[in-house]
Amino acid sequence: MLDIKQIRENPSFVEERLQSRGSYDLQPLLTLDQQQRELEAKRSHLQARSNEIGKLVGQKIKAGSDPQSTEIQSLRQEGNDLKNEIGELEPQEREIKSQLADLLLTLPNLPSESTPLGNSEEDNVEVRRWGDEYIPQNSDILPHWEIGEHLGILNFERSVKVAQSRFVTLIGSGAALERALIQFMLDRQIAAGYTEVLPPILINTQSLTASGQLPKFAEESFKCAADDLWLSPTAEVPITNLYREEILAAEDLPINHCAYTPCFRREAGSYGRDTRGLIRLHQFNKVELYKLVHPDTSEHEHQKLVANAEAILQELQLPYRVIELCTGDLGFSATKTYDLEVWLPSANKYREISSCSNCRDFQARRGGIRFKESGKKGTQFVHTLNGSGLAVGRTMAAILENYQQPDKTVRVPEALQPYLRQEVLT
RNA sequence: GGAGAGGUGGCUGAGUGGUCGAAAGCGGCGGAUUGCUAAUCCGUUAAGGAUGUCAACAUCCUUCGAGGGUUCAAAUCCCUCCCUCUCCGCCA
Repeated sequence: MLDIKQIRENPSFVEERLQSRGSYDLQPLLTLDQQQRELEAKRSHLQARSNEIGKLVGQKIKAGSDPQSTEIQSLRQEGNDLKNEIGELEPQEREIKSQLADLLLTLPNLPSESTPLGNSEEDNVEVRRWGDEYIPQNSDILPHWEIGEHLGILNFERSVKVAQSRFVTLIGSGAALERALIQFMLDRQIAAGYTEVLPPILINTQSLTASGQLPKFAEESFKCAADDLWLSPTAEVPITNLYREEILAAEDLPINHCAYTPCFRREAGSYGRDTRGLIRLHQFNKVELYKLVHPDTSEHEHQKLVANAEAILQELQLPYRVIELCTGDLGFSATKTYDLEVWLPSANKYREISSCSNCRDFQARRGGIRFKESGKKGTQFVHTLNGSGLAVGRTMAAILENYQQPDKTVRVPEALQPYLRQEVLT
């Protein structure tokens, strides 16, 4: 959520930054804000007098005045009149406030000053590459779903019976490989200073609103109809909300968490895309990195988080590149985002495997996550950062392709061998 | 699902109609003191919003789970809802 004060005081700046992501008109919001403050001034003035009367009556009665005296009676009358007046203003004010809040919740975050301008993913900027991608000759590399099915470790067809399309069942070494990847990623990130959490993955509406998935993107998440609960689309949601409405001590920052969780996405509107394989499923596993930091350090912590995610790809020896998203391609809550894209030889393409964002105070403001510096007055909002470290299914896809051998076996990356106790998948 | 208890400031926890934004303790901050490694004493310390020639500040409003009601006046009384805890039942 953006700061209404910032919008009020600097509307042209905010609008200009928002225009870089799409089309936004702040005027309705400014009008409502103006009305709201006028109403509030009026109401609180009446309220002050009403409070005064309340005290006065109490004092007089305590001092021995007759409650039935005309003096007291007329004060009571005035109190009643004020109550009626206030009673008329209150609903108006409440209505405007809720309209204001609704509008504010639909505005995305402002892109950072350093985010490249652009309209779509075409305008994203490549920052760096790592590793040597293998350019396939004569389509000799099988796509990961084919090699996976050949090895008997992935099954899509039967998963349709159990659930729907876009689900997978991992079998034998496939299941073991998934677990090995999760354990490997967690071990590395814990060593890098992140504290593991294993949060609930059924999430209430308030939590999804705080992290920015709601109200705008309701159709992206699965909802449990009988309850106010949704299936978590990413661990970013529960982790953010672990600290909702809290005032943290500045000394406790930064808070670094990693989490393995299953993630659930409806993938509405992507019906034709990535229909095969592990790339776009309704349910997938992810190890998430998450930081709550002091605003002064968020830029630096963002770079560290990206490096922590990259370290996994490097240790797995998977070629990748780092892309900085342009303003038009930025997610709703993000102010600056780096995507890590892993090389998928069968597709002859890089595919997103991690997305690392700095949300600054956007989520913190929605969720009321503040911190206090001891000795200083007041509180500030923390900055929140998140990134995948990594998407596990896509990592498996990358391994099945990049480590594929001509005899249709797949080598196990060295870093995983201690976890799998297997050198080759056959 | 049945029965009961409860939701108060950073934390613990008092407070059943008026000067209560709220005792006390802990913690934090500032200071004093003491040679015994930390203790003692004093002071101070909620958040959000509006307004003011808003930086330090001042004034006002809101907030004791949420919403409504009674009253001149509600943390306190009434109603509805939500949540937490304990016991029983069921169950991984």
